[in-house]
Amino acid sequence: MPEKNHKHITCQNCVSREKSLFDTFCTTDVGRLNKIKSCSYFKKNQPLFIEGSLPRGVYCLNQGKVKIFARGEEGKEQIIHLASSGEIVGFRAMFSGETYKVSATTLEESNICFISKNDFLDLVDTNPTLRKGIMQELSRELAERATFITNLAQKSVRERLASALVLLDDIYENEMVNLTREDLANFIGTATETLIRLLKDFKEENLVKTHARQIEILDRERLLYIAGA
Amino acid sequence: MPEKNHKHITCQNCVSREKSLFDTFCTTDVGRLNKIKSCSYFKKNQPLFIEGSLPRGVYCLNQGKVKIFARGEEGKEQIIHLASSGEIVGFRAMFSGETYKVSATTLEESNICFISKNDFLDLVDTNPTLRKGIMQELSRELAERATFITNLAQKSVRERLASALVLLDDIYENEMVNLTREDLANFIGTATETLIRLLKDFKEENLVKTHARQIEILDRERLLYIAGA
DNA sequence: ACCTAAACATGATTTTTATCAACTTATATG
DNA sequence: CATATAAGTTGATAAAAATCATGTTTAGGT
Repeated sequence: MPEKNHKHITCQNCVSREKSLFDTFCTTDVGRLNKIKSCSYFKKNQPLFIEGSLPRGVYCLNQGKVKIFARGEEGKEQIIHLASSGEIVGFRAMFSGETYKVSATTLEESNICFISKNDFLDLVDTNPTLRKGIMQELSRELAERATFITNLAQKSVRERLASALVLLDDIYENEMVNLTREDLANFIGTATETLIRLLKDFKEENLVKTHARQIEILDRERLLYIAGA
Repeated sequence: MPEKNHKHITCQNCVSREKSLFDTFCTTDVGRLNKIKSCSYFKKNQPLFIEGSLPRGVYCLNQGKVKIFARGEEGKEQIIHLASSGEIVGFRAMFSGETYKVSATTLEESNICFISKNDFLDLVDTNPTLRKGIMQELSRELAERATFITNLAQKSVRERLASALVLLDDIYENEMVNLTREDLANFIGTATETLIRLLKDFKEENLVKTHARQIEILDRERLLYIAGA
């Protein structure tokens, strides 16, 4: 959690960078990165970009979480991905020259750095390792989405919820899962009421415990088992 | 449809190449491509590669159609993508160094060229335009899959079927749609019986007409409307 | 600390979709 | 061209999940 707004981040000693696609940068490239990036503080539920708009650059998550979502015909959100510290968000639209096909909004207070489109594309053009990292990342995500599609098509809501909770347990590391019931429902692709009822079942089965909005994962192993079945 | 097995294709005058990622190749690169590629004839339902195996190269579809699918826990196929002439299949796993996360199988008799991993990666390394094309294509597919996920999560089977039929109408161009009911069900994410019943409804509404296995699209406009709702 | 809007929860009911079983029709191969 | 086998079809039924209505709790702004 940021101490104050607009905290300044130095790429040279940014722990998030070490988990990111910029992890292999040499000293000069890190310096270059540090000069072209700008830091901003985002409060909770603040949009980074919106479906339909033109990309201006990429966002590097120093601290915080972001949901990536699309909207269906009736405006209902479908969460496609949850991004956390170290992830670079919004670079997919950078290569197509088209508008964003998804939106990104913070889920909590966040410190996020911005790199303009031109600066980022320069970086990619001159750094073959970064380029390879990006291609690898794009491919990895494509595979990840194939699994997402398969789960959505073939698993029950109960199985999908168990699977999502395990994933959220990873994303939230030591903290408790802190998503609204609606976001969670929009992630696993179900109605909010259905999600609440299943969460209640999970509570009764001692798989999770809720502290108001927060969800504590009690039995990760069994959740994994339920997800797998 | 190929006249005979193992038809030889010359990249220089390959119409499929002109629709592919290789469309911007200069004369020397096309010559180079022609030398490194090998042509093969694939019969119907022949696998190109299987989930879990290591990628050996990429497949360039000269003539024919291929389904890309993942398998769920119980082995049920989920079709992720349908590829047709001009598409290059299998290059996503090429960058990750990992095994295939999906499988690819022909849906009809096909002429397909193969380019080995090393040759393909050389090509990508030395041709910046191809590289950009690939990054663009990866990003485009990522956006496409976000829509796939949203439709699966939010639309009814009826809506998804209508949507799929329009897409298939594009893929099959002048021909009739020729997929098994099971494949179609595995594409829209439903049970075969449910699909058959809905297809019957569509027949009664004069939206489609079936000739045994083949599906003729009669009212594309209304299908689009149903898909949208 | 209060207050209001948003988020959460639960019950009743309907709709959608899956499953199981049995039967028919097509298609590919000897 | 026969025929076995795979694909397609139908009906009955069950299960899963959505929807609607309504009440309760919680969190964020002043």
